[in-house]
Amino acid sequence: MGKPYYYAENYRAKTAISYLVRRAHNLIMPRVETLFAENDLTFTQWAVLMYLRDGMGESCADIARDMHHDSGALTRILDQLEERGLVERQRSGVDRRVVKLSLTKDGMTMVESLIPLVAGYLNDLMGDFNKAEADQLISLMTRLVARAEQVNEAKP
Amino acid sequence: MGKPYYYAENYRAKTAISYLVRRAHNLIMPRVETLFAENDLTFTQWAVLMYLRDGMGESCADIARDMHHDSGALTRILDQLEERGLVERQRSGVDRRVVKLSLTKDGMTMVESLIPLVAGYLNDLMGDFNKAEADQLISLMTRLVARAEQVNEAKP
DNA sequence: CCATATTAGCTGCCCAGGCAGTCATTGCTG
DNA sequence: CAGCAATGACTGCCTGGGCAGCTAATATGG
Repeated sequence: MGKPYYYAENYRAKTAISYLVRRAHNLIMPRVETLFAENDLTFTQWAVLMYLRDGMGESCADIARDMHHDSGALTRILDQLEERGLVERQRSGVDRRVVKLSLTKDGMTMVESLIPLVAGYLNDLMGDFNKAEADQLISLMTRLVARAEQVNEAKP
Repeated sequence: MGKPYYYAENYRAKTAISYLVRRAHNLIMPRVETLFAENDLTFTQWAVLMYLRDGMGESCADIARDMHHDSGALTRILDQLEERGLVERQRSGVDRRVVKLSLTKDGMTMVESLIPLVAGYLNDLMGDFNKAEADQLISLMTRLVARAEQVNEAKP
């Protein structure tokens, strides 16, 4: 477990990792969403499309688990994406509870056309870091996320 | 500006800083909120109380600016906090548009009684890092936030 | 000194997301 | 194989936050 990092006696909001994560989230997310605004895509919608593109899963439950997203909200997101012809739903033959998801051709071209925009913004965001620092940040954040998952599962 | 860090050709969601930040946010925030659940406090409400406790400002506009929070939403948050007797509102004498905010005694005891809980959870969260790594993460995230502010202001 | 712009705070409206509950299907157990 | 638990997808309901617009007070410029 190691020694504690934060102490109640001198606790200040600005050095709390929760504060920084929230702050970064609230600064970055709206910005990323504006990149998709022209195509009327939410970040979550985008994330779902990327998830399917990278073949990380094909069922609604997969996405809900991996993205830690509410399954109810996901249903409505998929409704929108399906209505716009970006994804397809199809009942699985082996397990008829499951709905198999796949990108349509339109969905694929949509998501791929947006990747350069996202990459451009993120590069801008990382502009103050050299390669080593950027790698460190990604690595530390990845470990933080993994740790947060453990902690959450440990005390449900 | 340096060399780009992300390239469209091999772009993957899981190494995108936006993805990691969002993921961390969605994992950590609900958890922190449960710490306050017993006292019916939202994280945002908690953040406002902390802001006032640390004397980082005293007007509604200060908070909205510093926290990058919608002023409309803030009004409603202050309504709730005032109704529960945790903060006080008072028209400023020098500029009668301004409402001066202050913690009540109840608000102060409330916020201070919760600090150990938050610190405890955050220590748990940082449990995989040694001191140097934790410092690095805080430092890099602080710089990322600062950079994100610059980027946002540059292209409004 | 008057007209205009700006600022502080507040309000109505809308939407994404969280939560609980439902239905259908499948897995498990005695 | 009968009965019960678990799972996948979906729905209604509610809340917090974003946005645009409003009013009152102050600052600015001719």
